[in-house]
Amino acid sequence: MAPSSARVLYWFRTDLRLHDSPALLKALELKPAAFFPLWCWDPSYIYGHRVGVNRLRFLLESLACVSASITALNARSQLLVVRGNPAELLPELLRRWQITHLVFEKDDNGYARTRDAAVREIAKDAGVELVDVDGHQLYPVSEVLKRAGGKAPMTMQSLQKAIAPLGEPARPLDAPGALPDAIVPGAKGAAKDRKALLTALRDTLDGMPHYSAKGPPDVDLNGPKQGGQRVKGEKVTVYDSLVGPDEDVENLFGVPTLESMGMDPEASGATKTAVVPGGEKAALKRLAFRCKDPAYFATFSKPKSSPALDTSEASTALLSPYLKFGAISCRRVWWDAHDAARKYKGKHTPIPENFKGQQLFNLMYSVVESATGDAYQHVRGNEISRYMDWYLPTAYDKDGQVILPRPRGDEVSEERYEAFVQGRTGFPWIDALSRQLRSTGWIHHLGRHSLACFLTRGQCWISWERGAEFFEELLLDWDPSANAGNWMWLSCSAFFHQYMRVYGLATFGQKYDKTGALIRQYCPELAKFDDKYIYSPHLAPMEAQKKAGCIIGQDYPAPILDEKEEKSNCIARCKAAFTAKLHGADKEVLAGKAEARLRKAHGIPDPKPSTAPKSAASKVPAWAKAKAEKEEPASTKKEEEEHLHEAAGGESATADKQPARPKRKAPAASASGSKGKRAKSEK
DNA sequence: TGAACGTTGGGGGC
DNA sequence: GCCCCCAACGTTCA
Repeated sequence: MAPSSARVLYWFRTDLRLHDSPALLKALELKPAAFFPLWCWDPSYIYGHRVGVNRLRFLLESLACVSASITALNARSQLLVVRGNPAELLPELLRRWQITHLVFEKDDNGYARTRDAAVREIAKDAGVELVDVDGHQLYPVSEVLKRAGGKAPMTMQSLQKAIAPLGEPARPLDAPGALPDAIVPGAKGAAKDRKALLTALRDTLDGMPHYSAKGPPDVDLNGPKQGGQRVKGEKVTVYDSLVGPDEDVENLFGVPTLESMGMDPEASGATKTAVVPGGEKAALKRLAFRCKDPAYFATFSKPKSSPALDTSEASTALLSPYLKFGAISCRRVWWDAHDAARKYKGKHTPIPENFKGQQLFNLMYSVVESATGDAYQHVRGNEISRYMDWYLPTAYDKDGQVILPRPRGDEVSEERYEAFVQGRTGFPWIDALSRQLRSTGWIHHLGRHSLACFLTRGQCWISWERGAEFFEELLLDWDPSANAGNWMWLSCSAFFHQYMRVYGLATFGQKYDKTGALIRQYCPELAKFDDKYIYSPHLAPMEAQKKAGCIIGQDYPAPILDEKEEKSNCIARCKAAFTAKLHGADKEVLAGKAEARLRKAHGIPDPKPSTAPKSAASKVPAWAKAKAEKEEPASTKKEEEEHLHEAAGGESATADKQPARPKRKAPAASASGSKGKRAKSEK
C-alpha cells in the first residue's frame, strides 16, 4: 500500500485514546505520507473556563498516556503539544506543515460547537480538507436528533424510541497497529529519531508569535484564576514559548506540568496525587477489573449503588472521567460490559437503572444540549428550563451579556453558597460530599443529587446555575451537557417535576451507611461522634459533644438553616413557580420581569441585596459568624422560635400562606425540639 | 379526558 | 426488602 500525498493533521480533543477511534482510523485510511498528532494547549480553556486542579491533572495524565502510546507505535513520533489558541495556531500550522487534511472527532456540545465552527472556516480558507467523524457518543448526536424529529428527547423513553431504528451501537474498533511519521516540509524522508524530528519541527515554527509574547492576552495568565484555583501567585511558564521549554530537546512539544501552570494541588484542596489517574491505560484497566465479575454489570442498579463510599472504593465503575475525555470509548464500555454481563445467569437489571441506562442518559443530555444551544447553560433564554425565582441567578447587562464576575446577591444566599462550596453548612452529609468533591474530583451520582437538591429546590433556593458552576470547576467528569442537564433535573427545572420528593440531609446518607464513614473521613472534626449523632451532630447533647471533642458552633458549624422549615418553604415556592408556568425563553423572562411578577403574585418578599463588599464578606464566611454568635449569650429555644415567628408575620401580609426569607440565624440546636411542634401545626 | 408512568424521597407497616 | 401512602408535577397514550 503506497502512501498517498496526504499530509494529515490529526487534532486530539476529547478523544484521548488510540482504541476504537473512528476519527483516527479515518485519518489513517487516507494513507498519509505525513501524520501529525496534535494537541492545542489552549489558555482560554485553562484560565478562562472553570477548571480545577484535579481535572487539569487528569487531562495532563491522559495526554501523557496518548503521547507514550503514539511513541510506542512509532518511535519517531509523539503527541505534538503546542501552546496556544487553536483559532490562532491552526492557520499557521496548516500552512507551515503543508497540511492537506485536518481530521478530528466531532464534538457537538458546549464551547466546542463554537470553536469548531470557526475551525471549519479556517480549514476552508487554507484550502485544507476538513474531516470530522462521529465517535464520542454511542450514536451520532445529529442522527439521534433527526430521528427524534428534531425535538429534544426529554425522557429516556423518547430517546429509546429515537435510537430504536439505529440498532445496537457499533462494536468497538481496534487501535491502529502503526502510525506514519511526521515529515517536516522539504525533508527527504523521516527524521532519524524523535529528537531530530522535534528540533526540525520547532524550526518550522520560527518567528511564530507565542502566546505571552503577543502583548496583552485575552486572559490574564498570572491573575487570580476563576474559582480560586491559582495559588501562591506563581508565574505561569507554560506559555513562554509555543513548543514548551527548549533547554531540553526531549521536552519540546511536551505535555506541560501543573507547576508550569502555577498550580499546586494541595493548596487548592485537592489530594497530592490523583485518586483517579488519567489515561487510556488506566481506563482500560478499570473497565477490565469490573468485567472480571459478570454479576457487576448484570446486576448494576444505579439507585442501589451507595453514594456513601470514598472515591477510591466507588460502588460505580467510575469510568465517567475517562468517557468525558475520550480516554475510553463509550462503545468499548457498552460492549465489554454487555459481554461480561452475558455470563451471569441470574436476573439482569433492566434499562434505565442498569449500566447501559447510564450511558443512554449521557447520550440523551448530549442530544438535548445540542438541540438547545448555548442557552442550555443558563436559565435565561433556555427553552427547556422552567423559570423559578431562584436566589443568586446569573446576572445580565443591558445587552443581555452575562456579567462576570457575578454581582453579589442577597447576603443570606451568598453566605449559604459560600458555606456550601466550602463544605461548612453544618450538615455533615452535605459537607462531606462537598469536601470529597474538592479533594478527589469525584462523588457518586446520588451524592450529586443530595448536593443539588439541597442547594436548589430542597433548602437554599439558590439557582442551579451556581451549583453547575461549582461542579464545573471541581468534577473530573464535567461535561457541558450532562452537568447542566443534571442540575436542571434535580432542581425540577427540566426532565423531572416531582418537587415533593426532597432528599433528607441526614436520612438519605444514613440509608446507605449508618456509621457515617464518609463523614468521618472528610469531616475529621466529627470523627469521634457515635453513629447515633454522626449525621446530625447538632442534636447531640453537650455532654456527647464534649466527649467527641467537637463543640458544634465552635469546632464544626451549626446548621446554616432549618432543614424542615426551608423544605416546606421551597415546596411552596416550587408550587408557585409551577403555577406560573414560565420558561427561560419566555418574553417575560427575557425582559427581566418574571422574578418580580412571580414573587409579587405569590406574596414572597424580595430578598435584601447584600451590602457587604465581596472581599470583606468572603473574609467572614457564615460558619465564622456562627462561631461568633455562639460566643454571644445564647438565646433559648423558645425565644428563637418566637423570633422566627415574628419575622415571618412581619415581612409580608401573606406570610402565613407563603414563605418569607428566613432570618439568617439558624436554629442551631432546636431541630429536634421544633420538629414535633411544627409537624403538628402544619396539619 | 383520565389513567399510567416517570432511573434514584420519606415514612410507616409488614 | 417490599408495599403503600403522602401530595402532586408533566408527558404520553388509549
